[in-house]
Amino acid sequence: MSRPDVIEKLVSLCKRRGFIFQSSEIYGGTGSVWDYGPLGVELKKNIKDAWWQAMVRSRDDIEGLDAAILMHPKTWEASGHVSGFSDPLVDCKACKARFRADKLDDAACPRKPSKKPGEHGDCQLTEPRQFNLMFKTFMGPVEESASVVYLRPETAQGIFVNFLNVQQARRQKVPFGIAQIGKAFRNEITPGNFIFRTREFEQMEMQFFVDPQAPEGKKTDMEWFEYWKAQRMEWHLALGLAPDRLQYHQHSDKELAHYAKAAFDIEFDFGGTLGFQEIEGVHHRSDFDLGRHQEFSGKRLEYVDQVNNRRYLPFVVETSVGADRVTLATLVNAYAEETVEGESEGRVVLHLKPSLAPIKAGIFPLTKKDGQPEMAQNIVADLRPIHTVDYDDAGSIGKRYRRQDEVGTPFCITVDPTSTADGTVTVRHRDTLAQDRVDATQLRAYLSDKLTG
RNA sequence: GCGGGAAUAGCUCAGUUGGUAGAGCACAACCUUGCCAAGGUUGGGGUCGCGGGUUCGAGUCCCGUUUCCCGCUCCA
Repeated sequence: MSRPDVIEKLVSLCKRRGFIFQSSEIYGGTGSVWDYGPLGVELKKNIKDAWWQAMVRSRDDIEGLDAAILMHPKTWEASGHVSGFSDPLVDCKACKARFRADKLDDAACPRKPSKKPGEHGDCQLTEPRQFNLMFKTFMGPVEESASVVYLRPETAQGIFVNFLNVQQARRQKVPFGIAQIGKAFRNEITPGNFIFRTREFEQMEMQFFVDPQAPEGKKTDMEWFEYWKAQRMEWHLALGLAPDRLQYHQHSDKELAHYAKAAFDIEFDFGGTLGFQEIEGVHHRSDFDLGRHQEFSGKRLEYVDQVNNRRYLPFVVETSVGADRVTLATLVNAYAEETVEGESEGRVVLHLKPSLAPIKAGIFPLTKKDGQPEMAQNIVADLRPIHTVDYDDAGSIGKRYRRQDEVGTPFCITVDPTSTADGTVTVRHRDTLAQDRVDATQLRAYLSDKLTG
């Protein structure tokens, strides 16, 4: 049983209400790149902040980092991306099929499954063509091959090359981790599905460095792997993603990347034809990356354990989550079309976790008379420094509630005739439509209380 | 990159056999109402994705191109 496909509706809602626009739209749009509008940037920022809080600020064993997008070109030779990140592909013009040139023997012709590509008379295989998935550019004003650089296809390498810098500067002891949030770029052959697969995207990655031969009583590398696997699932649940929309997917040996010793994906059910798709990877990268950088740079990258007088290359357990994918997941997860009791018209509502909502409270005067707008504006001025709020006095009160529902605003504060008399206002809840009566002077505390957790 | 489909207002779409564009919703102002998308008046907004061609005349026919969607291929 698959869930309904709401992505198309979200694309429309996101544009209309200022979450996400297609990049360079006035020029006809540019392929698979998207811009976050006023509400989208708030939502995504709240997600990134939740990650940073959970991964960096609330722990003493993980350090933050913000490495540059442009790195020394040798980085990508060492990482394996220059050789391993490009695939020679051939097309068969008769079969309308595409194959990896190095895997032709495993492939089957779609017209005659018993035959391999090119084995029956009228096959028209093209010459193999090289697809390199890294964006290439030039460092310096003159285009010389010596100054070719790449836009990073993953943020992880910025962490590996800074491993010793961070460890020494912060006097960290293994096991410890380094985390960063940043853009990465890949020339995907087939991007698509809105912000799910794009050529420019944002990753939230953490590399956790562990002792490959943990002493008695300490977690082993595989135990750390299991630990992070569980931790990361907890994080997605804490964002409010529905438990039955989340699952693990274990990589088979065939799916394992060139560096990986073990790998699990956390998948989210996007509904429709997309179904379950990866939003995060938890990978055991062994000492592949540090070893390669040590080899290619000629610099020793070993960790020195001064207590036990050992030196070794740590193993790495990586958690890598797509900020854009999680943003899309929270939108898909939150989207609902509901009927309202006693109303013929239903409503569209985003049941976002309040702490993620772009706008925390809509603030309305019930009417434009009797000092209500003025009192509402005073409340806006009071709350604005600590919460994102939105003042609205246009149209009917019901319409203003619906507008806020559609962008996931958890609370609406309304100033009515009682308010101007006794100083209390109503707080209407997005999900239940219930209302509380609250003293206007208590709103800061009221909202802060509701927004934590 | 291949095959198929699509592109008209912010959104969803209509536009007869070619005769220089409409609707609903949304948006803005005002009136009315006052706790869940009520009603009224007025208004803003489109060189019909872009570029050529055919024609007296192209949203409409032809070619190219870009973008999007569906499949195939790829995906750390």
